[in-house]
Amino acid sequence: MSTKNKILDAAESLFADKGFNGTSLREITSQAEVNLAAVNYHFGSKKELIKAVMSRYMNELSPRLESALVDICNNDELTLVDVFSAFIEPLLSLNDFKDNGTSNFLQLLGRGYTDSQGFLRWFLTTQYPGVIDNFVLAVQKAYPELGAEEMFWRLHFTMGTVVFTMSSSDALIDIAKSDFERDLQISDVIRNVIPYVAAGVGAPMPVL
Amino acid sequence: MSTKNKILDAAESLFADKGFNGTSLREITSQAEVNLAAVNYHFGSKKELIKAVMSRYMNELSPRLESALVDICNNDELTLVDVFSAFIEPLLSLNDFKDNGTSNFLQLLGRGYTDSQGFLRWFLTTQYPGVIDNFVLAVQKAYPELGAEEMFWRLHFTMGTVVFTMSSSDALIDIAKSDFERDLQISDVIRNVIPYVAAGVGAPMPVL
DNA sequence: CGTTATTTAAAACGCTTGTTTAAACTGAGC
DNA sequence: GCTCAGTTTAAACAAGCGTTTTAAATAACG
Repeated sequence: MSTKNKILDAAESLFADKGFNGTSLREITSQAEVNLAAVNYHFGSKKELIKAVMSRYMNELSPRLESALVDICNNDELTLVDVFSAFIEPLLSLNDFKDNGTSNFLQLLGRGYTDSQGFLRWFLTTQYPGVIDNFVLAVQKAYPELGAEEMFWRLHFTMGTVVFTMSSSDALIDIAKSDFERDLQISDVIRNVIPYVAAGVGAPMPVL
Repeated sequence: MSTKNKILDAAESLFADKGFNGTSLREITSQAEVNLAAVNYHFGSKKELIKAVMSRYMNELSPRLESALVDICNNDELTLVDVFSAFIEPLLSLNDFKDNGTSNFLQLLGRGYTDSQGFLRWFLTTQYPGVIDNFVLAVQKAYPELGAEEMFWRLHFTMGTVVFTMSSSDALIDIAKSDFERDLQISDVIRNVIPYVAAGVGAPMPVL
C-alpha cells in the first residue's frame, strides 16, 4: 500500500471520528505509520487532504447516485419514499469499495457541514451539482405541488436530519443496543430515516 | 456591566458564530475588552465557560418549556404540530432575555451537539432531563401508536433537523433573501420547520 | 553504473492555543 | 490611613498545531 493511500485511509477514519478540526496531522501520520512531512509532500496542505478524502468517495458515489435518480424518474407513480430509497443502494455500495465506507462517508459529510465554516459545502455543491439537480427533479416529480421556496427549506431540513444522524450514528447505534438490545448497522439507520424525511418533505403546505 | 457578564456575552456570540473549538479565549477577551486571564479567574477553564454560557440560557428556558409541554397535555385532541408549536413561545422569549437570544441559543445548541465529541449532549441530558421527559410524554399522547424504539429514532432525527438548521440558520436566511427575496427572521425558520418535523415524527410506521 | 527524480526522515520553524504566575491595582471595613 | 480580600493586569509558560527545510535513502532510467 502506497504512502498516499495509507494517509488517506487513516485520515478518513480519524476525520469521521473526531472531525476535521479535531484531528491533527500528527495523529493521522502516526496511525498511518508514515512521516509527518509526507502529508504536505503528497497533498500540499491539510485542506487539500480533506478534499482528497472527500473526492475519493464522491467520485465513486456521484455517478451511481445520479443514474439511480434518473432511473426512478421513469416511474410514473413516483413517491417520496421511492426518491429517498434511491439513495440506499449507491450508499451501501461504498461498503464494497472500502470497509465501513458507507458509515465513514456519511459521517464525513456530517463533519463537513458543521466543521470548517462551510467550505466543504461550497466544495460539494460546486463540484458535484449533478447529484443535487437530479435529486430536486425527482422530488418535484414525486410532489409537484411543492413550491420552490418550500422545497428549498425542506431539502435543507432533510440535509440536517441526515447529516446530523450520520455524524452521530455510532453513538446512536450504541444507545439502540443498550436500550433496546438491538444490533443495528448503518444500513438500518438509513432505512429508518427514510420514512421520516419522506414524510417531512411530503408534509402538507402550511396554511399561512 | 461586570467583567463576568462581558465575557459571557462575548463568548456567546462568538461560540454561536464559530463553534466552541473554533473560538479562542483571546478572541473572546478581546471582544469583551477584558484581560485574557479573567476567563480562568472567573470560570476556571474554557470548558466551564462553555457550560456557563449554556446554563444561562437553559435555566431561563427549561422551566418555561416544561410548563408549556405540561400545559398542552391537557388538550384531548393533541396533535404533533401542537407539541412542536409549544416550543415557539418559550424559544422566542429568549429574545426578551437578550438580543438575538433565540438565534444564539439555537446555534449554540447545534454547535454543542457536533463540536466537543458529545460532552455537551451529556451535560444537557443529565442536567435538564425534565424537558426531555415532558416532551416524550407529549409526543406519546399525540401519537400513541409510536413505539419506544421508533420514538427514540425519530426524536433524534428531529434533534438533527432542528440543530443543523439552527446552526446554519444565518446562511439559510441569507440564501432565502437572495434566491427568493424574502426577509426572514429566526422565528420564521422555527415556524417553517414545525410542519416538517411534525410530519416526520408522525410518519406511518414502516412495514418491516 | 551513474545520474536524476522521487520518496522518506528528522528537526526545526513560527504561530496559536489554554493556562499559570506574580505583581499591581481597587475599594470597602476597621 | 492601613489592611486585606477581590480583582485586574502584563508577561510568560508548556504544549500542540500546520508547515518548511535540510539531508539521507530509495527507485527509475538512460
